[in-house]
Amino acid sequence: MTTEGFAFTVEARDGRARAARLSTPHGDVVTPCFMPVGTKATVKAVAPRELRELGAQVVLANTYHLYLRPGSEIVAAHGGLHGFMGWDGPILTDSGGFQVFSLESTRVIRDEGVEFASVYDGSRHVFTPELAVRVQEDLGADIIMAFDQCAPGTLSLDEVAAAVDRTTRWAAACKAAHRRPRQLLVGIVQGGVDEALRRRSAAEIGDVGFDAYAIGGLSVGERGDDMLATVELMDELLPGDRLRYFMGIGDPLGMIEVIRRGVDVFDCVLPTRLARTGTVFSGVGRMNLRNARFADDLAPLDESCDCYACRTFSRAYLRHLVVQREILGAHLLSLHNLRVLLRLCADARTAIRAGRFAEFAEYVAERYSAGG
RNA sequence: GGGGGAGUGCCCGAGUGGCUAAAGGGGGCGGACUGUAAAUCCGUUGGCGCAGCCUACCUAGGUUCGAAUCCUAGCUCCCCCA
Repeated sequence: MTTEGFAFTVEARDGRARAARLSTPHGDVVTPCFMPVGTKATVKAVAPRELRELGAQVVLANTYHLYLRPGSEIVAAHGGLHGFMGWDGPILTDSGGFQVFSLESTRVIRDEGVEFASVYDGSRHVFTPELAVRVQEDLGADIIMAFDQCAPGTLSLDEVAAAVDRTTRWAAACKAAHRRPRQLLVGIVQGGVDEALRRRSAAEIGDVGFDAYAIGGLSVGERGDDMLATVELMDELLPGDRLRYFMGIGDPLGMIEVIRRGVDVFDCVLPTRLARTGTVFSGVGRMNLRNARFADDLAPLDESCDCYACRTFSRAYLRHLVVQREILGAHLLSLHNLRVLLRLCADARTAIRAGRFAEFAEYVAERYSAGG
C-alpha cells in the first residue's frame, strides 16, 4: 500500500472469505468488519465510548451533511472529526455520492458535478470531485471516498452506463485533487447489476489506481441474487491484495453472504435505523417490539446476546419504551442491533481463521433465517 | 335566582336534513426500513353469513320519503351575572 501510515494484509482465507488487517494512523482494523454509520458525526443515539464497548472499530461520517452543517471549518477547528466527535479510532467519510442517489428530488447531475438544494434551507450547492476531496481533507477522516454517482441496477442500462462514466472521471479528478498525506482515498466501482458495466467500471477505476476499492450501487433496490452475483464478480475483478468495501449492507444474512464473497468491510444505517423504529435483530429473525405479543414478555430480547439491553431489561420493558417513544428505547435497541452485527463479524473472523466459515455461515443462516 | 353554551366512534374534534359508517388528529393493530432529509414513512381501525345487511352521533318521544343534523321532554356538563 502506497498511502503513508496505512498497511493492508490478508492474514487468512477460507474459500473467498478473508480475514485481514488494515493499519491506519488511528489504529488497526481487523476484518471482516462492520462499520456503524454516523452521518452527522454521531452514530444516532450511541456515544463513542459505547461504540468502543460494543466492539466497533471504525465509524463513518458524511461529507455532504457535515459540509452543510456545521461546516467543515468548525470541524477543522477541533482538529478534525476525531476531536469533533470524540472518537479516537479510525474514521471513514463518505463523499456525498450516496446523496446523489438519496436526494434525487433536490439535485441535478452534471458532468462537472452535482447541484444540490440544501435540505435545510434550500440554498444551492455544487458538489464536485474537487470540493468533495477538499471537504474530506478538512474533516480529516483516515479513510475518504471518491465522489461517485450511486446508480442502482434498477435504472436503465443507459443511465447506469452514464453513471459509470462519470464515476470514472470523478474518481480521476478526486485522485488528482487529493493532497493530504496519511489519508486513504478509496475508489468506488459502479455498474448496477450488469456484468459488462461492472467489468468496465472495475477496469477503469483500477486504471485510475487506488489502495482500496469500494463496491457501490448495490443494496439499493435490486434483486438479492443479482446483488450477490455482482459481489462474486467483483471478487474476481478487484485486486486480491487490496481492501474491499461493500457500501451499505447491514442485515445479518446479507452481511455473511458478502463476507463469503470476499468483502472485508461494510457499513449500514440499518441496525440503528431499525432500532429507532422499534425493530431488533434476534435469533428468531427480526422482532418488531411494537407488536402486542411482546407486551407481557418477560424474556430478554435475545438470551444469547451479551449487550447491556439484553443483560438488563425484558422485552416488555423495551416494548414499553418503544411504544411510548421514550428516547432510552432508541438508545438500548441501537446498542443491541449494533452488538449483534459487531459480534457476528468477530465470530466470522474467528471462523475464517479456523477454516470453518462455511459451517459458521450455515449457523447464521439458520439462526437469522426469519428475515433477520 | 337570572342569562348563555355544550353533549359525535377508544380519546380529542369536524360536520347543522339526503353526497355520513361519519373529515382531521391522537391512540390501537400491522407493515416497511440496507454508503441516514428517517425518534421516519405506509396501511388499517363498529359488527356480520361482507357487491348486502345490522348497530351507531347523551336518553326517550316526535316531524319528515329521509335526521348526527329540525321539534318536545329529560339527564349531564361548562361559562357569565347576582
